[in-house]
Amino acid sequence: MATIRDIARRAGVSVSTASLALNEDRRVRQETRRRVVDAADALDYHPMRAARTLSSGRTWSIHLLDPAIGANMSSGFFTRFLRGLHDAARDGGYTLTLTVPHDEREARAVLKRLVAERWSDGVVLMNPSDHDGVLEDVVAAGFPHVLLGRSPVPGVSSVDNDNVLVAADATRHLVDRGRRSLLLINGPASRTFAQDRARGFLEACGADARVTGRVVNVSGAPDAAAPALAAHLDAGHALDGLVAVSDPLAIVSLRALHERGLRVPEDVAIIGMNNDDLTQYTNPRLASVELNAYDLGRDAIESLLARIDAGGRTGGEGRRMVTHELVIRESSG
Amino acid sequence: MATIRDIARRAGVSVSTASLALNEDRRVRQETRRRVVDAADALDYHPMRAARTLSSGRTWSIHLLDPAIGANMSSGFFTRFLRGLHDAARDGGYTLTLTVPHDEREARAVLKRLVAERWSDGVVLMNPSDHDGVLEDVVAAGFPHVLLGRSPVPGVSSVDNDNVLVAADATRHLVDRGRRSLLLINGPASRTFAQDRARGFLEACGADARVTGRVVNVSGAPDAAAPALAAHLDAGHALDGLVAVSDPLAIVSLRALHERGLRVPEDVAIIGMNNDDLTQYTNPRLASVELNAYDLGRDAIESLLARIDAGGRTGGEGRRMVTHELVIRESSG
DNA sequence: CGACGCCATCGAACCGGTTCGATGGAGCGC
DNA sequence: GCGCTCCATCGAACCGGTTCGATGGCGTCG
Repeated sequence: MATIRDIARRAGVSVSTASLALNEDRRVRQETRRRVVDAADALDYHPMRAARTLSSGRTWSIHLLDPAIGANMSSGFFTRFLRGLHDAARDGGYTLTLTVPHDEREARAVLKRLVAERWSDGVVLMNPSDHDGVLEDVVAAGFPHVLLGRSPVPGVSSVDNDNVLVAADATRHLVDRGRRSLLLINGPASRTFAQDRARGFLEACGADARVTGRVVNVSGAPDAAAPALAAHLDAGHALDGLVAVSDPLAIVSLRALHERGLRVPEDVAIIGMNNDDLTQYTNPRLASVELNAYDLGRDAIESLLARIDAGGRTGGEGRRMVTHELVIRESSG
Repeated sequence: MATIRDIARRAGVSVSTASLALNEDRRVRQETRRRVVDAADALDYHPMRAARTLSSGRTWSIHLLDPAIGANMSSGFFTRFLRGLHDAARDGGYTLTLTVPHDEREARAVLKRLVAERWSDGVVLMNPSDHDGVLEDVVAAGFPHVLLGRSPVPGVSSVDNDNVLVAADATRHLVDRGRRSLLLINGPASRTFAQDRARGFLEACGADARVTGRVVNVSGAPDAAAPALAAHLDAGHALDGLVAVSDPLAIVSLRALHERGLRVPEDVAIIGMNNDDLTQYTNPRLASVELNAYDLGRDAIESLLARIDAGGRTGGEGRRMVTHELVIRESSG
C-alpha cells in the first residue's frame, strides 16, 4: 500500500506539496502537480480513508437509521428508497452506512455513538415513531440530519410525500369514475401520515355533495382490514369505492369483498398506495399511487448534504415534498 | 468532545495508561482502571472511530456489495437477508456499509477503492454475475470476503441454500400429493442456482417411475413464464404439478393457468420459492419454500468474521449451507 | 543488605493524511 | 542595486487514538 510519503519521494517533492497537488490546490505549479499525479498513478495510490477523516474531520459517509426494515413498511418501497439514497450519496462522493435498531432505546444508543464517535457526517432518520426521543437528541447535538415520513418539527428538515394530496388524488379518481359511497381504510390514527391522508380523503369527498366518505383506522397486520371492512358493511353502509393507504391493505380488502360476493371493480372500485410489486399479481390488477420512493431517497440526501455543507445547524430546512402519480389498473374500474 | 488526553488528565494518569485501562489491558491496576473509567464516564467519552482505525488498522465495519438490490431478487428476500447481516455484524461489534454498483465495471471500481482505501475489514459479495472479474480481484488482494448465491470457487468462501435439495423437496412434495406430470419453471440456464435446481427437480422426478418431469428456462421479467407455460401446454404435454423457482414466476403461471381455464390446485398444483410476502395475497394462497434469508445473512457474517480473525487469506473456507422449509398453502393441493 | 525481578506506569513514536506558517528565489519598480 | 511582493515549496504541527520500550518502586531471595 503506497502512502503519500511514497508519492512525495517518487515525485521529488515534500509531503505537503504532494498533498496539495493531489487536492488540486492552485498554489502548486502545473508541472509539479503533473509529476505528483503521475507518481500517484504509477504507485496506484489511494488515500486511506481513516487518515483523511482524522485530519480533515470529514468522514464522507452518511448513516441511515431505520428501525422499520422489513417491519411496517413494504420491502419494495424500502429498496427503491435505499437506491435513491445510495445514488444521491454516491453522486455527492459519500458512502452509505446502515443500522437497524430493534427498539427505541437501541436507536437512541446508536445515534449517540454515531455522533460521539463521528462515524458519519449526517444521518437519515427513517420513520421514527411518534414518541421517541431520537429527534430531540439529534437536534440538541446540532448533528446534520433529515427525517422521513413525518411532519416537520421546528429545526428539523424532512422529506415526505404530500399525503393530503396523495389521498385526495386517489379519492378524486374514484369520484371521477362515478363512485359515490367511499371508504378509506386508513392506518393508525396516531400516525401523522394517516391523519394527513384522512384529511385529503375527506376534503375530496366534501367537494362533491353527492359523495359520502367514511374512514376506518386499522393497525397491526394488514389482515385487520378484513374485519374492519366487514363491520362497515354489516352496519348497512353503502359502498362502491375503496381507498386503502397501502397495497397489502387493498389486497386484503379485495379478498374480503370477493368472499362476500362483491365484484371488483363492478360493485366496488379499489385503489391502494405505494405501487408495490405485488399490485401486478392480483386479480384484478390493483390500481395504486406511486409514491416515488427513489426520489424520496434522493431528495433526503440532497437536503442532508445542504445541511452538512452549511455546518450542521442550518441548511436544507423545512419540508420537501415529493411528487406522486396515479397508476390506473383494472381494480379502479 | 472529550479526547483520551482529557480523560488521562482528569484521572491523573498518562495517555498510554488511560488507553490501556479503557482497553481492559490486565497490566493496569484495578484501582487505576477504576479511576480512568470513572473519568471517561464523567466526561461522556467515546473514542473517535477514525483515530482508532488509523492506529489499530481495524475499521470495525463490513461492506455489502450488492448489484442486485431491487433488480433480479425479491425485495422481501433482500430485506430479511439484510437484517441477518446487520444483526450478526452488530453482535460482533461491526457496522454495516453498503454499495449498489450499477454494472460490473462500477462494481470492480468500488471494490478496488474499498480495498485500497481500507473502508472496511471485509466484504460480502451478493450475487456476482457469473462472468465478472470482481471475484478474481478480491481473491488476488487477499481481502476477507464471503460470497452469496453461487457455487464455491477455490479459495472463496460462500454461503448458500442447498439448491439441489430445495428443488428436490418442493418436487417431492407435489409427487407425494399424487402429481405425476411435472414442470419446472426455471431461471436462466447459465446461472448455477438454476442448474442446481434443475438437477434437484429431475432427480426427484427420476426417483419415481410413474413421474415425468420437464424443465423450461425463462429469463428477464417474470411475465416470461406465461408464454413458456403456454408453449408447454400447446405442445400437448400433460401437466398436473408445477414448481417455480421464484414466487413471482409462480404467480404469473397461476394467472396463465387460470386464463386457460385450468384450476389451481384441482387441475394443477403449484409451489413457488422464497416465501415472499405476496404469497399470502394470491388466490389461492401460494405454497412456497422458505429459504431463510435471515440465516443466510447471519451465516455470511459469521463466515466472514472467521476469515477476518484469521487474517484474510484463510478462515471460514468452503461453502456453508442454510436450511430451508416447505410452507404449504392452498396452491399445492 | 544488595541484587534481582516483577509490576504498574509513563513517554515517545507511530498510523497517514491535512494545513499553517516559514522560507527562499524570481521578478519587479524605483 | 536594494527592497518589496509574489509564488512555489517545504517543515512541522496536528488530528486522536494504540503500542512498544524504558523507568522506577517495591518485595523477595540469597
